[in-house]
Amino acid sequence: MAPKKRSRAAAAVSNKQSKASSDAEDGDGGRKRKRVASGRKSESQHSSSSAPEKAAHTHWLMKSEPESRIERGVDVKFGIEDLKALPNQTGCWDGVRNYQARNFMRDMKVGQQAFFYHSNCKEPGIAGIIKIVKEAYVDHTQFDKKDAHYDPSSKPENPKWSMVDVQFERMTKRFIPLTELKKYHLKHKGNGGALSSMALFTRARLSVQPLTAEEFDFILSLEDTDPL
DNA sequence: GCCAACGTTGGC
DNA sequence: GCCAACGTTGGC
Repeated sequence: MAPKKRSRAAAAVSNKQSKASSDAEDGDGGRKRKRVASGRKSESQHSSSSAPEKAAHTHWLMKSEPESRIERGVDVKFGIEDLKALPNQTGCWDGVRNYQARNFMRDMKVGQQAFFYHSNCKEPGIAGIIKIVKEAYVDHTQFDKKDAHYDPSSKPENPKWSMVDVQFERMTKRFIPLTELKKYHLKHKGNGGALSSMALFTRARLSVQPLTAEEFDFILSLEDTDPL
C-alpha cells in the first residue's frame, strides 16, 4: 500500500494509463477525508518571496520508484529510464502529496539540477541528474479519479498540489547507492563533512528535498571514486 | 513482508 | 489546540 511514489512523473502531457477505475471518491474519501488546510502552516506558508532570509535552495533530490507497484489499481513505476523514454526526455513530476515536498517544488527555478533518486526498490540510490524545465503549476492528477494520487479533497477552484516539469540531463557515471551515501553520512556526522546533515537521512520520507551546493558537489565527486 | 518513523486526521 | 489512532513511506 503505500504508495510511495508520490513523486512519479507522468508523461509530460500524454498520459499513460488509465485503467483501473473504480472508486476513488469514496474509497479514498473514507480514509482521507477532509482537509481544510488545517491550521498548520503548510498550506499557505510558502511565504516565499518577500521573506528576505532563507537562503534559496539551489539543488534538489527527487525520489521516484523504478519498480512496478500497483497503487489504487495503477502502476506507479517511474524510474529514470521512464523519464528518458518520454518525448524530449521531459516529464511532469506529478503525484507529490506532502506539503513540505510540494513547497520545495514551488521553490524550484528553471535550470536548477536535481538528483533522480530510486526509492522502494532492490537497489535504492541516485541514478542520474535531471533539471527543472518548468516551474511549479497545478498538478492535474489531483482531480483525476483514475489516478493513483487522486485527491478528492482538492477542488479546482483551489488546487492543493503542484508539480514541476523535469528533463533528463544524464545518468551519473556510476549508480550511487543509498548504502554508500549512508556510510559517508555517518562518517561526516563525526567530522563535520559534507553529508553530515543531508536531508535524505535527517528527514525521513521526504520525497522532494533540497541539497546544499556542498552536498550536491560532494555527491558528484563520488562519481569518480571507487564505491565505498 | 516487517516495521520504524513520521505526517495527517479528527474527536474531544 | 492536544494527541491517540491511523495511514504512508521506504529501507531492510
